[in-house]
Formats: sequence, C-alpha cells, structure tokens
Amino acid sequence: MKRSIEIINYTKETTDIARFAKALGHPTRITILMYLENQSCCFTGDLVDILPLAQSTVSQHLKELKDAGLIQGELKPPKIKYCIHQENWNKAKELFVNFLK
Amino acid sequence: MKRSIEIINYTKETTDIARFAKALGHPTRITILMYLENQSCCFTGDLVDILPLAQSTVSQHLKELKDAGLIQGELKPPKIKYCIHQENWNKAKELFVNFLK
DNA sequence: CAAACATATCGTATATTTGCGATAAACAAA
DNA sequence: TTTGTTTATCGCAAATATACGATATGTTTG
Repeated sequence: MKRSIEIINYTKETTDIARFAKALGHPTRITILMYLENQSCCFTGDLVDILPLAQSTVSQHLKELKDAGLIQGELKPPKIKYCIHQENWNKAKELFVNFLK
Repeated sequence: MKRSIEIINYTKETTDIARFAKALGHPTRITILMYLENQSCCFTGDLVDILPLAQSTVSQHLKELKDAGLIQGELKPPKIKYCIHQENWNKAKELFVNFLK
C-alpha cells in the first residue's frame, strides 16, 4: 500500500499489545487457545479433528500463535505437543489488564 | 478465499473476544486508545495532528474502533468528540481477564 | 445563500490474511 | 531401507486490511 515516508515509532508496549491482540483476532485461534486452556496441552491432530478446517490451515494458525509467543511446541515424535506459553501468556494478561484499566 | 462448505459455529464468547482483539490488533489503534484513556475524550483532528497519517486513514481507524464498540462519537458541531465506550470497554476487560486467566 | 471548517466516505493501489491441496520433512516401526 | 504417521511448508486464489488523495457531507459563520 502507499505509505507515508515517515516510519511510525510506536512504544514497545504499544507494539506488544497490538501483536498479542492481532494473534487473538481470529475466532479459530481463540478456539484453539480455549481448548489448550482446558486440556493444558494437545497435538496438532487433536485440533484438526475438532476444527472443520484443513490440516494445513490449522497448522498455519498454530504457527501464528507460536510466532506471537502465545504457545510453544514440544517434540513428541512423530507428534508435536502444543502448550500455552505460560510466561508470555501472563505477560499478555498483564499488558491487557493494564491497558484496559 | 476458498472455503470449506461448513460454516463454523463459534460460541458468542469466542467471537466477542476475537472481535475486540482484532480491533486492538493494530499499533495505531492502540495509540489512539491510549490517548483517549489519558484525555478521556478527543476530536478526530487532535489525532490527525499527533499521528503521521492522512486524515482519511485516521478516520478509518476510528470507524473500526467504533464498529467494534470500543469508542463512541458525540456530535459537537462541527467537530466530533470521541470517547471510550465505557460499558463495552469493561466488557472487553472482563472477557480478556477471564480468557487469559 | 456562500464560504470555511471538520469529518466521513469513495475509489484505488498494495499488503496481508485466510484457506486449500499438494508436497516435503521428520521420525517410528516393520 | 521402506512404509506409515504426523506435521510443516509451498504455491496459489480469494478476501480483507491499510493507506492515500479526492470528494461528499454536515454545520457554523458571515
């Protein structure tokens, strides 16, 4: 897209909140995270079974959650166990609570 | 995009969280909301002065925040005063806190 | 009514997101 | 080593988001 020359210098807090929020900004990803909260952990395949989406699509949503730092994957060959990244989860909570004060 | 025939039936809570999060998923909108939290209210022009973005772009971000229910506009002709929509703001806080427990 | 002002909306260009099927990669088991 | 299992990645298409300038809208003032 056309863009102003100037590059906007947001504060770290601002970009952190926006980054977490963006990752949370899709109902499928919320569903995945709610599932993880209940099960504490799960495999990609479990989610593929639950969600009416292609395996590649689920994998892509997981990647986005991982890139945002909200989940982490642990190798349990040939599967991968995904869990909530508790440290970043707490950080996100702190940011949101403080922001939505 | 290509889509599975099936329409996904997310819970209301899921779509509510995702909708709020999506609106919060851009640093410019976080900046606007932080400004509103400090000033309590402001005019579109104030934000145009602060942000290195075109007036139409700022207006568009405000529309998204309004559509998500996070802010509300009050006519103070010829200006429009924007404030945080406290009721929905609290609702968002509740949803996030509960979700990020 | 005309002019000035503030803001929204339109039209458009580009970037990003979302989804799929196909394929690749990594590992276990035979 | 081959086969099966699981997951990630690639390539593509469609949808949505982001940004801009131009224009429209609504209101006050002269």
